[in-house]
Amino acid sequence: MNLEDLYSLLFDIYGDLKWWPAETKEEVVIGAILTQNTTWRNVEKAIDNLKNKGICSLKGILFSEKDIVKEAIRSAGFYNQKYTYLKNISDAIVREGGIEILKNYSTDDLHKFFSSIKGVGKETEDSIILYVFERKAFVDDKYTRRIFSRLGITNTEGKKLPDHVIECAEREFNVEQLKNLHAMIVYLGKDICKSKPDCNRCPLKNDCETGINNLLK
DNA sequence: AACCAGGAGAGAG
DNA sequence: CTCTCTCATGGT
Repeated sequence: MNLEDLYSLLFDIYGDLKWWPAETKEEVVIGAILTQNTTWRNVEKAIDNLKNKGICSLKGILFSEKDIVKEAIRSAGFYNQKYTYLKNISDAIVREGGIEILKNYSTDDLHKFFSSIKGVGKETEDSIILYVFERKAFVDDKYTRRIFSRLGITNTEGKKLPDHVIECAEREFNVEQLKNLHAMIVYLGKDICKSKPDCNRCPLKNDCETGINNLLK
């Protein structure tokens, strides 16, 4: 089995999940910050609060009272930090001319731009580049590491994936596949791969235990 | 009632 | 460069 086989295996289970769930690109940016180490359920409440106040946008974040925004995003946890992070990224994007202007940037320049913002780490950066700007990026999150490790693809649970794995994925898949791959991995992670493996409930069943060899060669 | 969630940054070694 | 700690709410 290789990466493509893993993709079709997951696709048979989940299909096209149509990620990232959001009404606008700015909402994706906001959600990407809010979901840091937080369940999407709690992020949804925060985004609904922002929408109800009519401030679920970069300028909405920038030009609203601090306490109003903090109260709205409280359910997503770490709200003091995340408020600062949201202001940082909103300010940076708006000052650059907005998302439409950034679409003209090369993928490398987008990486440089976002990685320089305090509050935007590797995963958030890649998520935004993939889902907002629709450029190739492999999102290496906790679920990916756990599942790849459990499948025998890597033995790096808790650590970031090796560069050659990420390069392989970005070479073999197009943007739409990379979008759905990350979505499916998150779904699989939510379904079964919590703290302990439960291969009876896992949709991958035996493929998980037997491991995947010669994945990258 | 401990444990963890679609992380990131600061600080220490 | 790689650990470790902190940030904080809400569901199981």
